[in-house]
Amino acid sequence: MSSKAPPVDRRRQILDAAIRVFARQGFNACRVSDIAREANVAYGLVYHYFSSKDQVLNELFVERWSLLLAAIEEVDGEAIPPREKLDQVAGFIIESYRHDPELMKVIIIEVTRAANSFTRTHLPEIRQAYDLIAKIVSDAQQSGDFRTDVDPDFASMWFYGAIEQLLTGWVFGIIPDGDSDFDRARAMVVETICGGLEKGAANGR
Amino acid sequence: MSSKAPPVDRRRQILDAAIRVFARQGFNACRVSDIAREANVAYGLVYHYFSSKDQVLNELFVERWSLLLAAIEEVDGEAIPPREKLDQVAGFIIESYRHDPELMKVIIIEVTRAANSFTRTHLPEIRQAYDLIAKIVSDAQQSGDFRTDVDPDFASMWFYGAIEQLLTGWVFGIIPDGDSDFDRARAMVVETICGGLEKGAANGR
Amino acid sequence: MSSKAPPVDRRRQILDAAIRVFARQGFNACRVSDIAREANVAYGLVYHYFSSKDQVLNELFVERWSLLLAAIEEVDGEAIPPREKLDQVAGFIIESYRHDPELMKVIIIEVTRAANSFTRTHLPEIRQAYDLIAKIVSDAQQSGDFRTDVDPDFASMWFYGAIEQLLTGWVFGIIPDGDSDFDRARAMVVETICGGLEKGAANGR
Amino acid sequence: MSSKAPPVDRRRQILDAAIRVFARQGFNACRVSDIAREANVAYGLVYHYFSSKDQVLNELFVERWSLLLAAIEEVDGEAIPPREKLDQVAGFIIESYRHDPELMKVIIIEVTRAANSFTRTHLPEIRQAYDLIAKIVSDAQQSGDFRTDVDPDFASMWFYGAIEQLLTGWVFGIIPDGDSDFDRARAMVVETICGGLEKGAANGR
DNA sequence: CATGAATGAGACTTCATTCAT
DNA sequence: TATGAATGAAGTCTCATTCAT
Repeated sequence: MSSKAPPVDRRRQILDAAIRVFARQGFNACRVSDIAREANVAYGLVYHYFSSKDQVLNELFVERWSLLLAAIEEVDGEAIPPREKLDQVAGFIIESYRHDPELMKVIIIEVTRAANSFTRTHLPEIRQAYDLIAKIVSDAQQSGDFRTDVDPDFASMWFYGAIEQLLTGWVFGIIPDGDSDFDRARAMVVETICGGLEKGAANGR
Repeated sequence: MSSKAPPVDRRRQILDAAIRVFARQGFNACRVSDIAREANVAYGLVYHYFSSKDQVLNELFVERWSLLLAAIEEVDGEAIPPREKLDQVAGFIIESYRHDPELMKVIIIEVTRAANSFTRTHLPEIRQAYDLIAKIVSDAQQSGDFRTDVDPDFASMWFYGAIEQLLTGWVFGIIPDGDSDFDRARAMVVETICGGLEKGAANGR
Repeated sequence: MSSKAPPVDRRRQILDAAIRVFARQGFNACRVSDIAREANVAYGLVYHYFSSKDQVLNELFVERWSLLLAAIEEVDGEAIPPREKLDQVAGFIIESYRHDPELMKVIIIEVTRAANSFTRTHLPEIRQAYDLIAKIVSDAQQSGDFRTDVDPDFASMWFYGAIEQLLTGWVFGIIPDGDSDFDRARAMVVETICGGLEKGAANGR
Repeated sequence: MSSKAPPVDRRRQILDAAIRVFARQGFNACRVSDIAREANVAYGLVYHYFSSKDQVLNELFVERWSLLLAAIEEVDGEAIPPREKLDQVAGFIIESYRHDPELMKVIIIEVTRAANSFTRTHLPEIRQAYDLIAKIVSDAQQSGDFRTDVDPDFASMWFYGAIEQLLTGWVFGIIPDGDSDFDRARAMVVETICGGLEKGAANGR
């Protein structure tokens, strides 16, 4: 009889607003009041749900990054060739960006590529991603698929770094981001890095 | 009677102090007074030589980045194989870091890897480096040394990105930075990226 | 079938919690939510029973202070020597502290010894206590028990002040508060102040 | 030739303004901007000279309290009867109030009589005053001037407390503060407390 | 009666920049 | 050139109080 208004998840509302505001103005440049206004919410409510402005970004990062880690782990568990695994990882990240570019922009620009307190706080989780990829490379070396004269840790850095570089390029608008560009870029990054890592790769001398 | 003290280049003194302070505390976290104190100079003198705190960092970046651009251009002019050229570029950047890690840390952390107003301001110069490297790749494709199915702009991003990733790793202390590590890393990055770009590279299918 | 829970006096529950919280954290330092939590009561319920945070303290003060005033008045009505009267007054206050140190701490620290809006609000009632004691002194002077060269108002201030000083010392833990200490202190304060007020007291000349 | 403006001690200027503002509005109720305005000084200058609002009050307290401690020590060193010593101590405090009532109001209301973080911070110095007075009493007991059945620590509390009570009375305007009142009060407090402490005092039984 | 989410004014502190000497 | 005191705008966070359910 009495109709109940659909329960509004204010917390989510604020997080989503924060994504937009962080993406638009940058974490440092924006004020907490900007987030509140974007969320159509009173100033103090942000502090009702989050202990600080920092905490809002932390929440966004952890929420998203854990998905990435889970995805890499799942991919690694599949019985597919290493190049396929890395292709899937690249695909997951690129699709994440395609699906929610603002959130990924925030994650990369404000946390993983930055060198601030957030970066330091989340270094363990960030390294975990590197380590998971390094394991894929390492396994591929053991199985004879990849050459063994490139340290897996370095290989991982370059693979993940190349993808991050891609996203950064899209974020800054210095490379085209049409629908086909995403797929082409994904193919190229796998081709290039795996090409350099696989056994048959031309050797420097 | 009156002995003249050797003329002190205050400007240089402040710039050098700024490098140390920026590297230690980060651009945002440090105060102008920190720079003045580190330079053993009065607070206001910083503003006598520089119009703003931003200007100090700009100065540092431009000064260093122009050297990098010049170096790449020079390398490109030499009559050596493309892999050799890229090896020289990697060498120049890595040696720059080896020689003055604090300055390179500041350049990378506060400008090229960041996504702030500095990054935007200097985007043209940053892209210029990408473009120069892309040209090396493009030429290598024309000459038949490199495969043609990878866009030179992307190849450039990955090559430069891989080196930047290396430096970041050293800055954050997540990869070893002994003397031999620099040379090994240089060899590996060239091997991997060029390996993936050269004609003989294993193809995904 | 439906058993009725014993009726809980929420108002009392909140007041008692407030005593503990005020005593522990201080009136200014504590938040209304601290009181609610201590009382195991919802945040908003505090405002259902009290119009403001201030009002809670007012309630506590008035409740207790009226007992003190009544006690002094009663003592004054008895047919006993003035020293006896003052001893009873001292006894009442000290026993109040012994019985409920937290409440007395709050009354003294946050109201009578403070100099805030509460103090000003309750100045009339506070002065009433002084006046009642002054009346005892005054009567003792009329009856010839006490010397007449000390103003009863001042005498009152010193007598009450000495006791308050005692409680403060206990609150701050700078004087011992064993069971015997309470009685000894009571004896001494009466001895000293009455000693100085009674006729036979040594004179400055 | 060039006339130099008289050097203004901004620090002092701010401290003096703070005295007036603290006395008028209370430490908690006043804002830093009130101090700045009262001192005719920019907001930020307060923070140029003091690390926080708290620090301003600390400074005022320490500055004044050290004078009190020095005065009591000096008095104690003189070869005069104990009653004389206590009279001098009372005199010093009362004259301090007569000379600068606002400062003394602040010291007493916001620090010594309060029960806040300041009180706790300065408890050692506050107790030092008690201890010095207790020593005077103790010596008087040893020399046979004062009765020995009152603990010197308690006697000290009552003596100092009585004076503080006086100042509080003046601050709140509940006792008259004409010129003659100061001297009369001083005589009475010494008369009463010493009267109660001296050998000849009437005994309770 | 009871709940706790929502509100928003207010205060402290920071620090880049200016300016008088 | 050189100094460092002076300025004041800006932003985070707190928390008493209100209110819809």
